[in-house]
Amino acid sequence: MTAIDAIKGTRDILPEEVGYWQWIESVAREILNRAAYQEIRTPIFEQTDLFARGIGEATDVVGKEMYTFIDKGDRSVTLRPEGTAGVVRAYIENGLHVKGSLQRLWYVGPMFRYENVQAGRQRQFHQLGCEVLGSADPRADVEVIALAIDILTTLGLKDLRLDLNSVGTPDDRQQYREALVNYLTPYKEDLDPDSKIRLTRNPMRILDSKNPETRKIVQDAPKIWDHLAPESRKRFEQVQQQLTDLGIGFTLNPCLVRGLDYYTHTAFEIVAETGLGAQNAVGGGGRYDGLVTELGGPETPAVGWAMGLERLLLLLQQLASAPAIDLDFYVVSRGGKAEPQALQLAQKLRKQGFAVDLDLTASAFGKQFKRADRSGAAACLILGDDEAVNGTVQLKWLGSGEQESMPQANLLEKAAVLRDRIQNLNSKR
RNA sequence: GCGAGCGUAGCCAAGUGGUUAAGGCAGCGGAUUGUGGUUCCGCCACUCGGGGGUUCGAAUCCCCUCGUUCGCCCCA
Repeated sequence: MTAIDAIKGTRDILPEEVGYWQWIESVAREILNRAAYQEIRTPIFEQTDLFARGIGEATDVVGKEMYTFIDKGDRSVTLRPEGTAGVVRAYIENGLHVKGSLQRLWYVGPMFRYENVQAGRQRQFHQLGCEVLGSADPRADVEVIALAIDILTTLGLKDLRLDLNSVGTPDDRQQYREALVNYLTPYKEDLDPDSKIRLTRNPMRILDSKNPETRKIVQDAPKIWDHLAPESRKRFEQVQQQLTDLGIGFTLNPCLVRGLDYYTHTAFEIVAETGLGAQNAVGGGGRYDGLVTELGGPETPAVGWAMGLERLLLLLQQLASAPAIDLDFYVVSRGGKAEPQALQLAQKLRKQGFAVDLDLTASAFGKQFKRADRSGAAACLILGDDEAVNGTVQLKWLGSGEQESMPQANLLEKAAVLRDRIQNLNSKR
């Protein structure tokens, strides 16, 4: 039989790595819960139309990156390429807008895009995201950004840059688009091929081109800031002021254009200065006041972001080793009477909150000790048939080699003392 | 979708046309049948991602294919 491999662009998260994931999730959960955000879990696949409408037919995500298939009921379904559309669908469908004037939500889970794989990019990847639905207040934009920064700094990440821009209202953009096209048209022949096409399709995308020639031209292009209506401009200034008041540094980046159609006003991206490859954005988001109506809901201003967890992980792995659970006891046993007792003892200790590994091999004691040693446990519990008959157990501290015999019942009664001693040992490590 | 590099054991690898495919780590067994960390010994690839071809002979050369890595596009 030939072995079957995981699908291209997917990978296993193995036990040695899973500690990072649990760490990221627990930090995010705590910070978001503390800010009164509630977790929401939506389906991993949805009607294809949801994404086509929500994200925009013209975008690459919809146009060429969706995992779409026809199910047995002849429905076109798509594995979600991002989280916001599903959250907004759930918000409308479940009438969350009438349950409270404002919803603060967060989510974490796998997303799917049919793309070619490279550093920090897979076909199944994971995003953590949060959304505030029902507030147009600039403070919502700032709150959301501040929480993203909190999560990242709590995880110990440094050298991150917050890029900030405003893409205004659809009207603002309309005006700006004209100005931009007017500026770029004379340079048409000097633009890279992709940007040439964008000139008619989606001129703002030319702003974030990586092509050096194009960048040079773009440098002197008109800035959207000069085409924002007074209201939009005021809003943008408020966001900047409030970020500053919170001590959050940012870089104004007039070329930051989000890929998805529904964004309005605030757009931001959190970029890793070092440590990632070409795909260096760890998170991005912004305001999307138009999306809820686009998906058939009532007019609802909203703002949110998403972070790519694989990218976060790449950065974390360069900084720190994965947090692991310290093992308290390794139980060694041999003999017909002792082996079942060892299992019982292990279970009793686990119920008292100890982390206990039970050696299942029944091999020579010497071998079991070798494994006990490697397990990193603070202490080893030894049960042979002598102990089994007497109802005793040997407790051996693996660091010092100190060993004592005691009735099994005593061991359980001394739980508090043992816990202190183990904690003491672990803190010295 | 496009471009380039790379696929030898669970991991890291040597080998670049000629008899049995180095070595290290990990694992397993033994020296040590109830006491670990050291040491020593043994075992662990009929086969080099897969398929086809060239050749007396292929891990090694050629073609295709799959995977992987990095990049383009785009995005988290």
